[in-house]
Amino acid sequence: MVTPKSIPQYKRLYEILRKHISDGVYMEGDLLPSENELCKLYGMTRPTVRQSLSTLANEGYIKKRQGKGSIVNHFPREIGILSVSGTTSAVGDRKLKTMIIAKPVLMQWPADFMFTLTELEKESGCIYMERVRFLDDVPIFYDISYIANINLPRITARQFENRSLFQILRDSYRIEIKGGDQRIKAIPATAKISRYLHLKREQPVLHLERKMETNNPDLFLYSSIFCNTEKYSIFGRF
Amino acid sequence: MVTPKSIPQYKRLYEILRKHISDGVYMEGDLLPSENELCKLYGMTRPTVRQSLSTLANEGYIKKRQGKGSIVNHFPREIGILSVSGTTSAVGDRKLKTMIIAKPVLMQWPADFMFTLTELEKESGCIYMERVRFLDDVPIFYDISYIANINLPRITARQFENRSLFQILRDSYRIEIKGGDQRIKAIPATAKISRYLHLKREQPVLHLERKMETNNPDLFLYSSIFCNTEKYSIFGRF
DNA sequence: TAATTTAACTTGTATTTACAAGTAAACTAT
DNA sequence: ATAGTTTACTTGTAAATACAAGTTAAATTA
Repeated sequence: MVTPKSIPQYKRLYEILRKHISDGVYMEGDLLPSENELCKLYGMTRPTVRQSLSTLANEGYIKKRQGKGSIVNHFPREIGILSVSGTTSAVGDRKLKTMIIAKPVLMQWPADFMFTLTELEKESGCIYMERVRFLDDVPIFYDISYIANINLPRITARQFENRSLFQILRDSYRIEIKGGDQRIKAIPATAKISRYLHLKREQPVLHLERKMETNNPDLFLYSSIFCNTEKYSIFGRF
Repeated sequence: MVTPKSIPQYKRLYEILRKHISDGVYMEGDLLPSENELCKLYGMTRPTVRQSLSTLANEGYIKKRQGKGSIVNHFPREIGILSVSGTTSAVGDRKLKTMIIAKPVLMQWPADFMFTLTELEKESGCIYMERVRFLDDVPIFYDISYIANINLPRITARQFENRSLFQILRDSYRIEIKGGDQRIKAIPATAKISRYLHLKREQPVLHLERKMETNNPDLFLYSSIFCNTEKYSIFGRF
């Protein structure tokens, strides 16, 4: 059984404002209501409101200016926790599709895994899957995921086609991504990669290796992502 | 004349702890002193201490665990605000060198600049420079920088060889980088890039385009960075 | 001895209060 | 009309306080 746990106030306000920004209620360059206005609107005190705003600022949704207010940043389209932007125009509301190449299976970890694993992870084995993601019917990401098989009953039986992996983990297992490490390289496309991403052999491809931390301190998600960056770029804020 | 402005307490503690972490006083996996201990040690209240710690956490220096404490993360070597890590071992304390390819000059902005510029920036013209950075005597970064010529007297006359650009901006003009956007792609090396980075033509190279925000709301720094990722990766936290 | 409970720690959330400092528009004196 | 000043906003910094909730190890109990 899952304990729902009351959501903290600052998180509630954070979710509301974040949704408003990504829904376009507040547009790029707009000022959010002032901290004191938000206090009155949502019945909280200023430190609480400020905690919501500083979370938004840290994640790049807004920037704050003393004496002026909280200004909304433009925010690019996200795929998983990757953001992409078109080289010429913005990605906008183009269609996103996901195709499963290899359905999730339980197996041993690869011998030369890209990150070092804990003993618990090694013993548990890993859930492996491969997907290709399309933007506007063009294959952009070839994505290999590994998850340690820790407290994830019946996960290989679930339907991955339309829902995102993160969504399933969040809805069914209460697992949320808290942060992580990544390594980025440019590599020539192998035969397999060029086939999935419709590229010529040896063409430059972006390779991301990432380890994601979750709210369960023992559980990490790993992925190896190959990216066709001919028309789109990986976009990030720092 | 520069107004020194008293540094806020939370920032003072942040700088102290950050230095301790990067100097190795606290190693990876170590616990920082508890919040209450820091309060006593530095004579501040818990909200102030917590502000320092949450800044460190946001920047990836530590992670916090309720009931346990603040745990120090491993932190990779930084070049400017880029972090690199070796593919096999850590970068550790290898030698870093910078070579100036094109000394800073004042010129017009390129016609098809990678980011959109404000009117003020266009009018001011830009300071342009090219550098190559070496790690262990191997050229890793080919770096083209653009800065709007706003309130930066005599900057082209300054000595860039040993000090970093960021250091000069900070020490001489009180300019600090607050954040920014970046786009990442994999491209084939052009003739120029392959010459500077000692690569074959067409070999995959990482290309970063970044716009950096400063504490002066009108002043941005831009750079286009080409990266040899054969032996090293760009490392990041999110 | 082994399992359980308790106590003493840790960080997380939240309120209240106060003043500092930056911004912009309204106001005032020239 | 314009330059300078005031004023009313904004966010930034900081204190004191309280309780909730997660972690760990010592103390207690079966």
